[in-house]
Amino acid sequence: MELDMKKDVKNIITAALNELEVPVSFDLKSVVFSVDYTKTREHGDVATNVALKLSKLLSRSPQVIASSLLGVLRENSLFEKVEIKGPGFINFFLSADYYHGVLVELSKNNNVIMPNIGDGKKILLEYVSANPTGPLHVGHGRGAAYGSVLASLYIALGYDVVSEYYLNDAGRQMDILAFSVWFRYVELCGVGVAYPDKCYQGAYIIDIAKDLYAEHVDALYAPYAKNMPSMDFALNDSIEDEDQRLDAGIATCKDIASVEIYNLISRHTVNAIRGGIVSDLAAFRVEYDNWFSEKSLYSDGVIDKVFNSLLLKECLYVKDGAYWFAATNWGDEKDRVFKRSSGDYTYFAADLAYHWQKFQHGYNRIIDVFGADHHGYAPRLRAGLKALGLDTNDFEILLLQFANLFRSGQKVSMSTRSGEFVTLSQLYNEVGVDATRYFYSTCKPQQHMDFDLDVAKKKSMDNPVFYVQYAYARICGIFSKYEDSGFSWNQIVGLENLDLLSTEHEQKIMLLLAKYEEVVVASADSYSPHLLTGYLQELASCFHSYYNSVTFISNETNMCGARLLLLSIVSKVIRSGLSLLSVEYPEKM
RNA sequence: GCGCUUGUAGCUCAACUGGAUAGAGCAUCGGCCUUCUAAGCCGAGGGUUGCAGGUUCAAGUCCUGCCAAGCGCACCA
Repeated sequence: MELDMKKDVKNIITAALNELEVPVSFDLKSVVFSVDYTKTREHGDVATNVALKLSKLLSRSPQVIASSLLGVLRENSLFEKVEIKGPGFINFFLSADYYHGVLVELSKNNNVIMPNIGDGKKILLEYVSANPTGPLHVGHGRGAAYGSVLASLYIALGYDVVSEYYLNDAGRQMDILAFSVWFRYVELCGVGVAYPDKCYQGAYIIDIAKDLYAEHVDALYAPYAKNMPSMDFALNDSIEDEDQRLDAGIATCKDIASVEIYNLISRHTVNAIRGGIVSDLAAFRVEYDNWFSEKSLYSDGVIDKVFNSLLLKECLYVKDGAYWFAATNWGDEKDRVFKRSSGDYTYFAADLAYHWQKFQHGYNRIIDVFGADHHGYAPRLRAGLKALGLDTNDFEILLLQFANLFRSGQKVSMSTRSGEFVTLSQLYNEVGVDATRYFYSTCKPQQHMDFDLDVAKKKSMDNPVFYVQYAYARICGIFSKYEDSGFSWNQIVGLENLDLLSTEHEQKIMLLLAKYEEVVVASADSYSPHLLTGYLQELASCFHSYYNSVTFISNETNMCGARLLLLSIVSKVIRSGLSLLSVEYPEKM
């Protein structure tokens, strides 16, 4: 069964609208109105604005319209009370039977069973996809947490989800990376060098070079050592432009050391960094189904295929010796180079080919999670896909704003090239995986967020994950205490005494439990995991208040049974929510 | 200069996508452990939702114009 209180009420209202006297030409089905949860219990459990929306259309006052609906609505046994309040809202108080039905439903299984909305529809979800030029840093962590939670949500709702990481293992950055490692390696072989500014500065480059040295000693240097007494060529002052100087250095390196050795170093480097990324993500509870190599797009001829296809469709033109894609014809603001005058494809070409390839596998929805720094890239990608004749309606590009890291009130830089960054693994090793994941998830994706390391490390209530986990642990504690007292927990007594649940806390908890499935669905539909964290905090808060207001374990068998049943469901829902976030739910804290 | 995102309590963030009295946590102040976990509870203070207009029964939310922050505007990736 799908628990959706708002939908239930909305259906009843829609049926009730037939009671209104309206002109024949008037189409009641076209009326847009909402059913919302109220902010205070005074306004009932849910309220609708239908009378307000109809007011102008029927030129009748909202009060009059609401009054004419009231009779039918009150007849429905779902409601204990229906009232008109304020400017014309209709407020609904749901009956105890409704809530008891929710509890019965949720008590049926050991875990919360989500409605099967996806029904096996296939989703391809790509996220993080950071360049393999260094370890993941704190900026990537947000994408990792966000994407992996989205994946969990969709899986829980019955979708067939494939998670994918696009590995940019081709192009100039890879050359610079290999060159950097080669430099450090030669350094280990005893050649004094001045390390180029434009090379990757991080200490991890030295570590990779050390691995190489441990494996090969100086075998990757000795063959050409006598031809190259100094590394100064790479700092050749006669070339003014830094990038040109770097490219000249790389070319010289390939020339002197041989392409074979260069490729060996390059392969080793990418493997080492990818391995680090994989294990960092795994420890952060992020797993992928696919690691898609950009290089494979070249070797498999996918880019050539897309190039030819665009050529055939006359979407490309030649200017200054390069092939340009006429992106402006498809909604982008500029035309884009597809194939350089040098004959090399651009990054865009590879990425378009990558996405074209995604569309060949029959996914019902294709989702990309982009960092906000790539937002300008979305229009050209869409343009390219449209030009290729693909339907982009089910292609979603989600933008995730940056997370700024603060330490001691100072913003911490996050440039991979400079080597000055806090890695994701450092972060979760300091703060904890649970707290890090949860903290990322509390913020809506388009919000620029500040992540204060000092605050997070305190493991205080600044990070509400403990608050939610504590609620769970407390409930577990109650049950173990109950068992220790010689009782044996059985939900039948509770199910027979649901009428005894009547306090304000109990009422509010039942309402929250009834909302849970809707919250999960809304989190997935609107790509907003923060709705789930917000919900869990509210539920935990309500439980903690409840906990302080009554004693659960008592000799009043019936009351005790009813309350423990309620708690068992609360803990079931918290466990479900935390596991969707891939956050642990310890039974003791 | 143009585009995207954001601006809400001292700080970090919500506000169910236009609803009724804008909510949490942290920080500050005052209470609550002889009883199931005090990582908790109860209470207090704290707001012209960046500014100015507009749209309507109703605006933090929508439209316009300013102001401020982040990001983007390559034959880089």
